[in-house]
Amino acid sequence: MAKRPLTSIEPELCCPSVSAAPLAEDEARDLAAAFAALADPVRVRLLSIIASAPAGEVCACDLVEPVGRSQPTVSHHLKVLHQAGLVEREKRGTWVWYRVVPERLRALQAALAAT
Amino acid sequence: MAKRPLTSIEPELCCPSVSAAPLAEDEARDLAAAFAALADPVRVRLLSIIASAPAGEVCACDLVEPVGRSQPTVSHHLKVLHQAGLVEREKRGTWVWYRVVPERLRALQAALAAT
DNA sequence: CGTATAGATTGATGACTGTCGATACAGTAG
DNA sequence: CTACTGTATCGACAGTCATCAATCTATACG
Repeated sequence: MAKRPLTSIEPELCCPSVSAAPLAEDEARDLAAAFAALADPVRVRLLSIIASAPAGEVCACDLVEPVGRSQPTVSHHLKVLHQAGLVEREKRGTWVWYRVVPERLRALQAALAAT
Repeated sequence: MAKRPLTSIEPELCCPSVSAAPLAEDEARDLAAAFAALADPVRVRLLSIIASAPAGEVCACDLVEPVGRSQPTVSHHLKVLHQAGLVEREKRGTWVWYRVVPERLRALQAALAAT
């Protein structure tokens, strides 16, 4: 792995923003993929339910009923959120628990920084 | 139009966040629609080019070549961004100029607020 | 008027996506 | 081991979307 100086020469290295400079093609692709994970109402609600849970995590079994979709559909959406890095899963016994990944949300927030 | 008290009883009335409380179905739908506008690499690049323009606005004629798509395709994507409220258009003579809508970006940023 | 150019719209097409029923795959309980 | 339950995967279907060529509209200029 090549070492990188990480000087202030590249100010937006850590978190690209739409307004700092025109995004490169691959940066735009990555960002679009992340936003695509949020482009479905069911996934937004799932993320919202998980993010607002007092315990910081929610059992998958408690996510089916609130969104009014079948269990396979909810499982599919959770997979999309997970692959986008927005939530992490932990299997404990029979159940699977989901937590949000705050850093990932903050990265997307930073990308939307306006001027 | 019904008058609303706007007391602090409804803390997230102005800008719903995914982590404040589970989002209602229509809130989630609106948010998902906004993010869907950002779910395409071409649109992310277009927004980025417009947002980072020194003059604050960009002629549509200068948006076709950078993203490497046909003129109708670029026009289509600009329409999507416009309908999502992310950019505004102004026709001046033959040309059309696009600007970002910072408040809209900030609203989406707020929605991603983690805890 | 006629011509040229910028931009939007239309129509077609191939690819992707949300949904669900059926099924497979863990774990747990007996 | 068997039965049961929570979760993920599979297969199919319908709806949506990105893309381009062709066309249309509007403005500018002789």
